[in-house]
Amino acid sequence: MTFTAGEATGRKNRASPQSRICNRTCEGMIMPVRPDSDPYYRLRHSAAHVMAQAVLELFPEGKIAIGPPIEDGFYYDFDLPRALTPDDLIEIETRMRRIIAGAHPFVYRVVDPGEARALFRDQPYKLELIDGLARGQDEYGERSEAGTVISTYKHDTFEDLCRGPHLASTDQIPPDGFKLMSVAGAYWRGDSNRPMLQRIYGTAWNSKEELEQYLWRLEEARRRDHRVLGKELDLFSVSEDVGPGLILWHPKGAMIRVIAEDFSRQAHLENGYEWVFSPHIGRAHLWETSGHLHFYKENMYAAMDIEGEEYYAKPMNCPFHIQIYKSHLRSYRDLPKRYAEYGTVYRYERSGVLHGLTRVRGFTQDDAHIFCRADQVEEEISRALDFSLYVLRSFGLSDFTAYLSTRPEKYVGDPADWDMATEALRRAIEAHALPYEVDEGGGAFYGPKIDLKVNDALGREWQLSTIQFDFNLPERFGLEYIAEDSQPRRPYMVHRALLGSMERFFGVLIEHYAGAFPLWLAPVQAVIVPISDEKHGAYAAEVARQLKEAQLRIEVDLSKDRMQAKIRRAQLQKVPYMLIIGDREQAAGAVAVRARSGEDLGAMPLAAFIARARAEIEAKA
RNA sequence: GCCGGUGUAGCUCAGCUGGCAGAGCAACUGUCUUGUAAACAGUAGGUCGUCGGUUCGAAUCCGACCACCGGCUCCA
Repeated sequence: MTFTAGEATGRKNRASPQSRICNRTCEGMIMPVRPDSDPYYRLRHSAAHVMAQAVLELFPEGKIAIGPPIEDGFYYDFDLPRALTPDDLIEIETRMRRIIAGAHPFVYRVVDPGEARALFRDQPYKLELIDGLARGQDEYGERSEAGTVISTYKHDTFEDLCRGPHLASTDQIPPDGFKLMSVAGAYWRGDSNRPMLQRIYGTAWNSKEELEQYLWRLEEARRRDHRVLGKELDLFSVSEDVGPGLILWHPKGAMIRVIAEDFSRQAHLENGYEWVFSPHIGRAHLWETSGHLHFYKENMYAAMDIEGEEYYAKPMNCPFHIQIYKSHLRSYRDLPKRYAEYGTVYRYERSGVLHGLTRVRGFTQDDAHIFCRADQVEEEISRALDFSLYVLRSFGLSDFTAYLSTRPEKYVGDPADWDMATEALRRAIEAHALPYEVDEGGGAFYGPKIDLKVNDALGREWQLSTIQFDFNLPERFGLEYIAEDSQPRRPYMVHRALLGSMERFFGVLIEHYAGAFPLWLAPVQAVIVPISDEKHGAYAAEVARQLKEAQLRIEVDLSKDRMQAKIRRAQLQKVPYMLIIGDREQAAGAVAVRARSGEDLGAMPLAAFIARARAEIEAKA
């Protein structure tokens, strides 16, 4: 029941075995790295040390926390007397270059705990780390395999508690290969009850060229930012008057959604699902029965009073689908039941976490609940996964990783059921030859699950699909079917969402395609460009009529601008085709076709263009 | 929610230490009727996020709030 569909996922927060995930892995700042798996480890770790020295030069009374390498760079956390400014970063960079030029060797030594405490007597965070090390914890306060050797690395005047490894000396850091990127707040040890430190993020590469390439990649990601493209292409907006995290779909964005929903709706019908609808609110009693008012209340909005009765906006759809199941006595012959709905749910998200379309307060899941018998579980899981891959591939997403989450310490249900379900999930993943990771103990208390994440065109990972067992709700709602032996049995229940939420999926699609949607999804498939609005306007209108008749989505640019301006406008709107009409085309009953790629496909009869477009739409290319 | 930053025309952004609010694009009007990514000229457009304060005077300084951006935390 926890479709985290409207939620962000994607980035391992740190080297914890329990992959903690949130969105924007993408920007890639936080992925932890290990010395053995990352060729940049020494460089970035060393850059972090050099930065710490530079910061301490600037703030001799500053306190230092931790400073690991991360994907694409490094950071270091500081406790400083004042907030850092962008100018400070420039100053720190300058000092770093000076330290680098000094060619100071990184010197390793092992110290005993007493020595370490003396060395870092003015550094309370380091003292806490030393205490942790003495108890066999790593720098994040988690259990470590690495024994309790306490060591330091020293270069120039700066000595840091550190297990390394490092470069041989500071001048191995290319002075034009690194850059300090930003300052951000970060809680000491990631604990919101502990002090907020200042974290400086930096990036470091083996050469200026590599750095520039990385910066270009960032620029490219920014260019694809769905929030930017959403505005430029007039796809959606968020209105301050409506409220943050609540999405307004503009006609062009809504067009894409309608196409996606229609496609998916048809596919569901072909795959044995039945469509249902359910309301947006339900009585408090329902949510008490489901347990949401106990375990999910923090994410639910306050109750509304209707004639003295409390109602809640739904954070999930499951209780409603369960009511549909319960509206009849069910026979074993009726199963499986597969109820699907584009269900709009509302979840409270704290203001600081909202992000474009990917983390919102109201969203629509392509939700479904499958009720089945034990002997159907295997088949249903396999079908659900198969279906999910089919749908995602149809949208041009083809690079997947599966995450299997198994039984946590606190759980409900029969361990035998858990084992059976978990194995069914595992077999489904393996049958589809998907790369996968197992998150041992990472399942929800009510059942194991598969999360399917996709890598987009920029290699960024997004969680979309989820397939989850639920051993809790059937129990709470007393779901039954009558088995062959005339006895009531409890059905198995599976939640699943394929695209996740329409909002998030749309955000991912926008970024994946950089706004240049394939023809079948493009809200405007072609713009007709008459060279002269006066001379060719009438023919343009006729062409438009015929294209609309052929079910194509087109616009006519009847502005008084020159053709070049019209083309430019269509290009910027990423319209797949521009159909140029001048004297020659008008005489021949043709259109001159320019593709979004800039390619001039030349003049062709209108019918030829229609045939070409239809084939392309059919292929979802 | 927490730390830091930002908020000026529909969009992108200038506006130095307080002294009559600006540009480009878009829009509108006119001229041009055009051959594959921006014709030319003109017109109009603002409660400078909101509320309060300091000041003779606030876009500018101060405070609170709202929203957004980058992170952190959270996302059973």
